Amino acid sequence: MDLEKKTKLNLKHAVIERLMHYYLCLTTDKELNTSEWISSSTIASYFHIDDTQVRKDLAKISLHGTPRRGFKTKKVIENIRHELGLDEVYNAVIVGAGRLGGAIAEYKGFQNYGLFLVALFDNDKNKIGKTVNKYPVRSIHDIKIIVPQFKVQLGILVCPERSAQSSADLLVEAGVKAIWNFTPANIDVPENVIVRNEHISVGLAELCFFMKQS
Amino acid sequence: MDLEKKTKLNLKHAVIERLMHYYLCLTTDKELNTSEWISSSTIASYFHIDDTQVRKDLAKISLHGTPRRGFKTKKVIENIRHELGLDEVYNAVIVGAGRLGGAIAEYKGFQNYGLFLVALFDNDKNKIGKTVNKYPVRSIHDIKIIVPQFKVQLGILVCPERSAQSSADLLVEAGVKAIWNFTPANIDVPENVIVRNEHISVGLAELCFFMKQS
DNA sequence: TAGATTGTTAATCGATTAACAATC
DNA sequence: TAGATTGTTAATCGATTAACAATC
Repeated sequence: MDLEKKTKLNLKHAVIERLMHYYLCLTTDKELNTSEWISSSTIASYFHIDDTQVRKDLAKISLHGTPRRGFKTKKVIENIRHELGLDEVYNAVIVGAGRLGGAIAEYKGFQNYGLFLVALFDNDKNKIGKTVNKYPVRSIHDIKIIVPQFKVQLGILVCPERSAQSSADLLVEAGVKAIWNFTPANIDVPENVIVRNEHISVGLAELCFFMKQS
Repeated sequence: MDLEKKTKLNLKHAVIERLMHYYLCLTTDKELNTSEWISSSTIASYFHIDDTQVRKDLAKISLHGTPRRGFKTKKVIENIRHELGLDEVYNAVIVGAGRLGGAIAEYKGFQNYGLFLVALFDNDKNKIGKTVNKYPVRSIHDIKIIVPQFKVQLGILVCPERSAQSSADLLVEAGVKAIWNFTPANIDVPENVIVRNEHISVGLAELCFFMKQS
């Protein structure tokens, strides 16, 4: 008897990214989200892609349209939200209470995606005990207490590059499932933990290249 | 007589990104950059990709190796640096002197890529006239003065979402070639201006999805 | 009904990988 | 010389696009 009916969705990086873009335009563009129905070609033209692409992406998360009408806008929004896990609640911590850590702590969009910040960690004694945007700053030694206690699943790394690996190790030991790495360091983690890198230099390289060409 | 010998390189997004990763690992990993020669398979294993991929990428920027040796490490670093335009000097400005603007102004890596920050702009009278990390904060009305004066090519957008488009318009009118957009807004620019978006929510969506799966 | 839009199958395109002769 | 590594051509794979019957 197989009680586990859920078949694990396996969406590729590019598909997740496109779905997220559809979601963003449907939730923010007033013209789009006030109409009951939305056609794949309307979404497609928004991003200059093929309409078949959009239908296939939506089909992957079991969204089916109606000939001559298109897709129910609300349902599309809800389904993407659900399938991408944007409606699930996770706790997160930030390692590094510098400017970037502060900027991220300030970001109000997180709550939209069910992400709750529990604390920031730092090893600067002048910062420990203070708050950043109402969130407490604690010693990095408290990672092993706070993470299990609050069932923190996501660690956001905004510490200096040199301490990126050791901070990641602390987070992993304490039990996080995912690490969002804003440092330029390449960090190693066990394969059951996922890492998303936001190397600022990759974006910079692309801009430099295009400025040089033009 | 065609004096313009330069053939414009047309590297795809993915190639630029890989080249930048090669560059980063060669310049930061001590084991790699202390040896005179580097083989494509050594680089490839670093990123778990095929060695042919690496050779093809390098061939695109006219890097050719030597059988049984590999590629000259120094030459690879220099060529990538040059072809991606990392050795050219550009001036940049930041629009938005909030926490994120401050964090970016603080980022020391820019100088490595020939990027010089000229000023930050804000419309908050309490910030105008002050400095952030030694860079002056000026009124957004000064964009049209500063950008042409310093031949600023890159505008970094870290203002609130609601003013993203109007700030971008000011930058474009003043003559920037490229915009690095850290706001969630989708901005419209003339086609000769390039935009690179760093929507934080795209990364977040991917993390949410994976946390949901695991 | 007529026709706009879907869903699906087939065709195309491009990117990645495999195979292997060339070569230092 | 022998053999490790390149550069190139061919094969594979996957993603995108085109074509079109199904349908509300």
